[in-house]
Amino acid sequence: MSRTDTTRRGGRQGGRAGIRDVAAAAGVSITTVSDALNGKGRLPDATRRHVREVAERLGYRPSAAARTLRTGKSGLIGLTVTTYGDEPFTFTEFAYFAEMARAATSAALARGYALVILPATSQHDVWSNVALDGTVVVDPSDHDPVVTELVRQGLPVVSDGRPAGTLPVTAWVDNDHEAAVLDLLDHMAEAGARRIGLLTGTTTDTYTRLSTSAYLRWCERVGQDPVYEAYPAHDPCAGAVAADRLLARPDRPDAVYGLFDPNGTDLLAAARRYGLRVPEDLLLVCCSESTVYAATEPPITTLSLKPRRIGTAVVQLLIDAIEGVAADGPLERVIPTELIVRTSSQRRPPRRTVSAPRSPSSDRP
Amino acid sequence: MSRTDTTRRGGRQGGRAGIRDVAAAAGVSITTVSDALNGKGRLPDATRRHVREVAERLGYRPSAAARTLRTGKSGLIGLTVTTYGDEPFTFTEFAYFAEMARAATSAALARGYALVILPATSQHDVWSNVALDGTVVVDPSDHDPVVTELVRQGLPVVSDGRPAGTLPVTAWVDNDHEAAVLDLLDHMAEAGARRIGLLTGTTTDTYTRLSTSAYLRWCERVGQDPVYEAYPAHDPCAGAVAADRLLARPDRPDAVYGLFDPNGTDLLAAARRYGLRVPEDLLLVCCSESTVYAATEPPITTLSLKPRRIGTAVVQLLIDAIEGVAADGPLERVIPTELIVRTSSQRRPPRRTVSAPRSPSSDRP
DNA sequence: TGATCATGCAGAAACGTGCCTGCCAAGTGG
DNA sequence: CCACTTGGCAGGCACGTTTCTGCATGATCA
Repeated sequence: MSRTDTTRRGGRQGGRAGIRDVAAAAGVSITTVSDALNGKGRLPDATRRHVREVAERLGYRPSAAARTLRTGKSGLIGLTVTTYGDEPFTFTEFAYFAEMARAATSAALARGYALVILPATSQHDVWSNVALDGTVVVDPSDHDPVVTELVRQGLPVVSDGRPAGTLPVTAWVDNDHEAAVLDLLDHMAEAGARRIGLLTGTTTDTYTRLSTSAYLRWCERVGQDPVYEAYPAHDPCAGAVAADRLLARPDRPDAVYGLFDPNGTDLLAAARRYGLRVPEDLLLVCCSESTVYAATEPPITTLSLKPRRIGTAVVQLLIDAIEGVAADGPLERVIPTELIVRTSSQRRPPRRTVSAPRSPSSDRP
Repeated sequence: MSRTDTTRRGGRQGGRAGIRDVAAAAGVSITTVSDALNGKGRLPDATRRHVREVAERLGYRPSAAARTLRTGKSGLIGLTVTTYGDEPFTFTEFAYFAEMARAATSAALARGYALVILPATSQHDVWSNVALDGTVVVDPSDHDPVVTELVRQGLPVVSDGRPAGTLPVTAWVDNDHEAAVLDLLDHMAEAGARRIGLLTGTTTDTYTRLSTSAYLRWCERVGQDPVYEAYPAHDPCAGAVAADRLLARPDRPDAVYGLFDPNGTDLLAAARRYGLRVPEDLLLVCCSESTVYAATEPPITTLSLKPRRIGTAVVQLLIDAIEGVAADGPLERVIPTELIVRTSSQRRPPRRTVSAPRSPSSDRP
């Protein structure tokens, strides 16, 4: 009946049925099939149901590539992670990144998008082989070539971590790292710390930079000499060595804040080697999302950056930008941090609890 | 010169230059541009260079959607994770999954592919909106609807974890969980364990099932009554409760193996509550990829499933299947596990070491 | 009763590539 | 001198959708 010759493919070629096959089987035109399946056009419910039934029977799945080509929307969001070293990107903040990626994936899926993991290296081969609607960039560096390339293509880019310099991102989400560090140092000072040390990184990313400068400013304000060790945070061994070095100094601190996730166990192990009791001789806080610090001996106070809230916020902002939703708020969103106070930062343990040692993660975004 | 009218789009429309614009600017045909950029056809180097230069100048990026539509290859690999509960998929083996995904991403990128994170729920909306060349399925359940749907579409599917029942996967990679558990229990018995307990899960996935049955068989072989507690592994609190319950039993074990990552710290905390010394009163082993167990007090023996090797192997097998490379080996690959023996499973600590407490991860794939 | 309009659907033009076919010129052996 | 190969490139079809346009048909209304 229709002039379109289906004889060429004879129903199906590569094993999959196309929209033409559905149209032929249902006795309608291609347009009607498309409209019926996408809920558009003006069709009576009878036709709509009939077409859907035939499509289901044939196992019809629309070609994502063709749809993307036609509509210009792929439903894919890039998740860019910075690569340290050469081949495998190491997430220094392992638990942080995993939680953040998990929340971002969830939020994207809830709105019909999927996440594609991509490296921050400007490998054109990979980047140009995937059609993206937008990209999430984690902790972009100054003048990131990937970001500038993406915005040049007109793609929205939302970053986790405020962009350094004049990086032209669409929006960003971040914690107030400086306020968090200042607050945390005050907390340790209130608990009796006289000289607070810092375990920091040698990298120049925003998180490390802001946290370190906040520490230095705090030291200046209270009149304490800074006591810190910096190490390449992507090296899993260097952290333990740096922790040991920090406690071996002649001007040994009586309290330490560690910027990275493994610092807590490393500092605890180093303290044991030097016979220091926690928290009696040494107060300990580290920035971590890991739940193991609730069950260590003693439990260690941690600063949570709320990666789940960050991940969802980043994706929401990005999809809003993709779909052209008027951003009903500022394009910068600051997520509050949370200091989870445990025994390691209190000179007098507040209360003996016999409840389950690990608290349920209660920050549902 | 060419009959193709570029006047319609006038160079560029959506901001991006197409292959037509490059052809017009270079004074050649579309075919020549395509051949020059893809290294095909028979073109003199002069033309090839010229076309590439013009393309570079115009900032030309080929449309991934059009290429996918034409070639049928998208360069995208799905990474399917099982979803527990409702919305966010929790990775019980958090570190395991993160490491495995990291290695898989790396291996895929090295061969020009990117990974798309997808949920195991058969949400047709998401799955049909992305063009995949193949899929990695982590720990598929019996008669997984997603897997059967995928193979019905003719897509290669490689699973992490041997498929249960008659699940028709293209290939799979797994550890020999039964051998690992038997080996590990022998190790504890040699260290002096008289009654070994097990902390296991209530889920029916292959890992839990095989490990538990191996434990039961071992108990039968050596004539010990099984002592185990099972809990829903996706609940972060239930593990601590189950660990406590296991050590509160009247037939309290003098050695425990925990199947899941957090079991180590949970068991350690429970042991402290009951005044049990590790390893003098209680031997401890758990399955984990986390490096924190090297720095706990005492360091805890862990069973590593080598997620990095598994992740790379899975991706290699999948891409081989996608590209039609003749599988030069069996389509089942068994990755050996590694028992990292530390203080918690040795009645007599072997040697006092003062080196850095965390060992460098030495399993480069 | 003829003009207007909503309804139900079909035709066909894109979207931007890849690649098959084919034309023209220059060299080449018989 | 001619058939024949070979290099160098252009035309045009196809991939499978979405969607704009438009043609019928019956209903409504002045």
